[in-house]
Amino acid sequence: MVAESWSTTAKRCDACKTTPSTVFCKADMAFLCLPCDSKIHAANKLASRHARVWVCEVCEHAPASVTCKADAAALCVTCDQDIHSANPLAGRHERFPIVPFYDSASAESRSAAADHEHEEEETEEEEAEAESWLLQVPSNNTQGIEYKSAEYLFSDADPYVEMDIIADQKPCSTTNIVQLHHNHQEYKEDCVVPHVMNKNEIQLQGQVVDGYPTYEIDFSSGSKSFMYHFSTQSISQSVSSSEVGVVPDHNTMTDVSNTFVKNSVVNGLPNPVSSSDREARVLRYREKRKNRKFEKTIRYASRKAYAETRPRIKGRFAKRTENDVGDSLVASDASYGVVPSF
DNA sequence: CTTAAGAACGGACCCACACCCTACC
DNA sequence: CCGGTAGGGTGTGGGTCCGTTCTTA
Repeated sequence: MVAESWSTTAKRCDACKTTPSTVFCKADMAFLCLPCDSKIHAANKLASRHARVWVCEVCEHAPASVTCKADAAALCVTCDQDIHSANPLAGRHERFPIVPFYDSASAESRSAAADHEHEEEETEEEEAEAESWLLQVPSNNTQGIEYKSAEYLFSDADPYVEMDIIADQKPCSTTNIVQLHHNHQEYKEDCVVPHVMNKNEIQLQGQVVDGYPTYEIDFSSGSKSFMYHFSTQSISQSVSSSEVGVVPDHNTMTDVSNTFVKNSVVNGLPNPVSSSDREARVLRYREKRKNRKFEKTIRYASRKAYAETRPRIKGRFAKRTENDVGDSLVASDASYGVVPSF
């Protein structure tokens, strides 16, 4: 059931309307396939400066916000939360914020990109330019609006931006307010958060730690809170409640994450995501992961070196014998001063 | 078409110990 | 505030176990 919707549910390119989209252009607020992206963003210098990000490889309906190194996957906030909250182990996957690219997507891309490129005929430069200008005008379609909040939340404008999203329990049409605090400036925009927020308070804070931009998303719901912390160097996850190490339940984290981006605004109406949707997302993710190369991240090369030289019994580490101890000293000397390999 | 048995697959777990990180003096 | 020390926690890889999925009869 889920597998059937695998490719057919991928979001169509906003330009050609036929090919599944693979990139999202923030400036145009448009989902594009690789050929259209190449055409449109190579049309003129202005268009070539549009920052683009990959579309989430799981739901294929939202801009990716993080890259999971362990899974080699670009994921949107919603899928990231769903997948990496599935179990404590997944929660420890190292993830990095998506870095927008400005070159042609096909140049950036994964191997599959080339195939699509060959299929596409080169078109007139004027036509592409016209298409580009058309897309620069924010369309009235729901997608454009739908991800407007996501663009704010993950704006690459300034790592020092602090954003507080405060929502009460009233419907979107009343008093939900987004406040952006930046250098004493304050921006307010109505109706960004749908009413399904249910008194959750979301904070996105950016700061620089050790030279790396660092972001924190704080999902607080009543007595429970979920702190999501990541930087461009590394990522850590902490759950500041009694549920440490326990899969967050659907009502707390998943609802918040779904609300966070995907359901930000859909025609001004909430779009609640059921547990079946969450399950489907995870299944789709696992299916795609099968086709990827699993790359294990080694944080400490020295530990790896020791592990490889360590005696084993049926795959398990065993106590060293006296001879092994001697070898260990040699190995220790050899690896002296090894710097952790991040 | 349905069912059951076997095969294949994948993820979790275990082990020892050097190193990292924090608290303390 | 800085340096040294102690102690607990973490990460590392290969084999094995076991549950799930797939294949075949």
